[in-house]
Amino acid sequence: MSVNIYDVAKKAGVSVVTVSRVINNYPNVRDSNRKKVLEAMQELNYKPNAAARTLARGYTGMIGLIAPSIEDYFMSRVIACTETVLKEKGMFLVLSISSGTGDILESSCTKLFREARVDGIFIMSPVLDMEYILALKKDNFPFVLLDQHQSDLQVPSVSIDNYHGGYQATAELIKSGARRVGHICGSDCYESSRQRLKGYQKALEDNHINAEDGLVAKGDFTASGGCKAVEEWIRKGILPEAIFAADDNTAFGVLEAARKYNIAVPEKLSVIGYDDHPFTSLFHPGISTIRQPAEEMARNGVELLQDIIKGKVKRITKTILKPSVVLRGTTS
Amino acid sequence: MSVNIYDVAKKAGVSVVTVSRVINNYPNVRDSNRKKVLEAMQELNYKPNAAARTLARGYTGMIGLIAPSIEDYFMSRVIACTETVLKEKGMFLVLSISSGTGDILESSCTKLFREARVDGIFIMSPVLDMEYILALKKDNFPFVLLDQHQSDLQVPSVSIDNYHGGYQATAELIKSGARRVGHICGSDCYESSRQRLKGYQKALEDNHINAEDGLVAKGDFTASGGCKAVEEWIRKGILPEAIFAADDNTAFGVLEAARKYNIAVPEKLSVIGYDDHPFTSLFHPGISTIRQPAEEMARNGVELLQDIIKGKVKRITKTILKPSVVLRGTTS
DNA sequence: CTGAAAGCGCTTACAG
DNA sequence: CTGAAAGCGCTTACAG
Repeated sequence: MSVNIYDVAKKAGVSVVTVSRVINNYPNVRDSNRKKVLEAMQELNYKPNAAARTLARGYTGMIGLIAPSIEDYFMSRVIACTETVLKEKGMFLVLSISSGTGDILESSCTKLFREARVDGIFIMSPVLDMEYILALKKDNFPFVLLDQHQSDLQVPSVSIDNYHGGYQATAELIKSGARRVGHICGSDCYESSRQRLKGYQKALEDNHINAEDGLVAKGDFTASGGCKAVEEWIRKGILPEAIFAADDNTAFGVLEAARKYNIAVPEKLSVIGYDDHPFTSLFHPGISTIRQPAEEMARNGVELLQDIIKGKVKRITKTILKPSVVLRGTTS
Repeated sequence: MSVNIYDVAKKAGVSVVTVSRVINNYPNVRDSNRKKVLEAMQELNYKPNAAARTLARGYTGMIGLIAPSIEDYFMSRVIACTETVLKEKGMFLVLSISSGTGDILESSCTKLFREARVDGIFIMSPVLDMEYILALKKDNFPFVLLDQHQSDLQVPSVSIDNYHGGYQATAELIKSGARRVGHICGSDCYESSRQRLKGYQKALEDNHINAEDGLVAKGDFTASGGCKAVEEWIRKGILPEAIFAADDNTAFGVLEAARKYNIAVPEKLSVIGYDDHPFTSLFHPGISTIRQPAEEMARNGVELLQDIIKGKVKRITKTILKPSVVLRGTTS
């Protein structure tokens, strides 16, 4: 194969132990020897073999991340941030894309951690199968749930308060005068979708608005989903005065439908989305939305996972970050 | 640590060699022994350790992919497809996000391949530094350029014909009657941007249209870039009759600007984008665009890289796939 | 069909 | 400050 630690040792005239010490930056090496080793490494273009180190040390320096998709704006931001933070710490990201359905999630995770390919994993894919999480926990394998949490299970997670976000979004619509406020949900396999819906409902309740039949529509985090929901409302003659869309894609669909049917926004229809997608600020009118602290979630997640890996976690933590409202033109 | 091959061997009453044979599905194992081993593995919940296998076999089963961003629709599609194909083959994807600037690209690659963390890498980040590629080549490390190629260097690549795409997009605008056709470029660090521009220029030429001063605007693959370019043209009073936007984000910005300034599309302004982003079909009018075969590129790329890794590549191949035109409402 | 032995390339006590 | 030895968990000829 290529050059190994013995080649370096020979060239430098020291033992491999000394070379190893230099590689790992240990202080207890005579300066002259360190210099010789460094030179030998340089000349031979030597790099320590990761597999050998992994085998000897017991950890890989790689972290797995299981996400349902990377084509979603928010997901990709979180993944990109996670990668950045890991890179800062000299670690690598192994990406596995997998829906959250039991089997698929499990097979992804399994190979990743059972074969000890990574030191820990982030799970962004919706966990539908509690047993699986329990198995991970039982096996004592380091993991952190990202963008979701389990309120009934003692598992570590970092997520963003979707209940609060849904509440704020809805409250904003109500504040601008709407009483008939609709909600187009996200895919309901996600906890975030369910929480946003709950926040919406609570905001109505707190403002003494009775939930009107039919004003909660199914959606799927796509523009076409948002568009269809609006057309359905129009067809039924129950289009609300304001719509809280589960994400910006959905909001985008709502606005396109509004254009198609010549419904003035925000005069006749207020809209608020979720995610603060770059498009939202460019649209006319600009789309009001809820911004999620993706970077913060990623950074917190990495810190937490690292602590768990190092075994220095006193007790399970569930961090829940706050989203913020970004007001633009679609809410008057 | 956890259970290893010796534990299994002991439990099954055979040697580790036999266990190894069973793990690797070799045929030369007595059925009764295979059964015993399988049972022991099951009971002990044994999984072979990836680092040990890597060290012994000399390959990792992991592939690196270096991309400039995962927040771009096309890039994320390619990455997702690559991951899918790799997973089908039992391999893992190590993702590194890095701009293509020499140093950063190099440090990403270096760690990934020098430390033998992966068996090969895909490079999607624009290669600006030829020397680096040459070094990779010299070191005989398996790699494939994705979504770019080097015409003057003998390096393997799989890309999509951006020259052709740019040509087709422009020809389509001309066919619909426009003579004054503008182009808003993509970020010029990408070869794709440069090729699309060239295709645009060639299409003008073939249709005997003189390139008018100022009708090629800088862009950056963002909606706001597209919007700004249009506003600039309007301010100068030279808004073209048709615009080839370097991607759908840019086209989106163009259309928003058109709305803002009340310019009828496609009556007064035809627009064509690039990528076939999901939004394009929803927009009113639907955005005409160029669709790129991302899946095919990913699949071809993986096949090629695998062949290179296995050493069964006779000679360097540069595959160039064809994009296709998707006509919707923004080109009359 | 089966197994003893060597080897993959490091790190980690341990002794000096 | 330095190094001999053992060990991390597999696979691969080789011999039987």
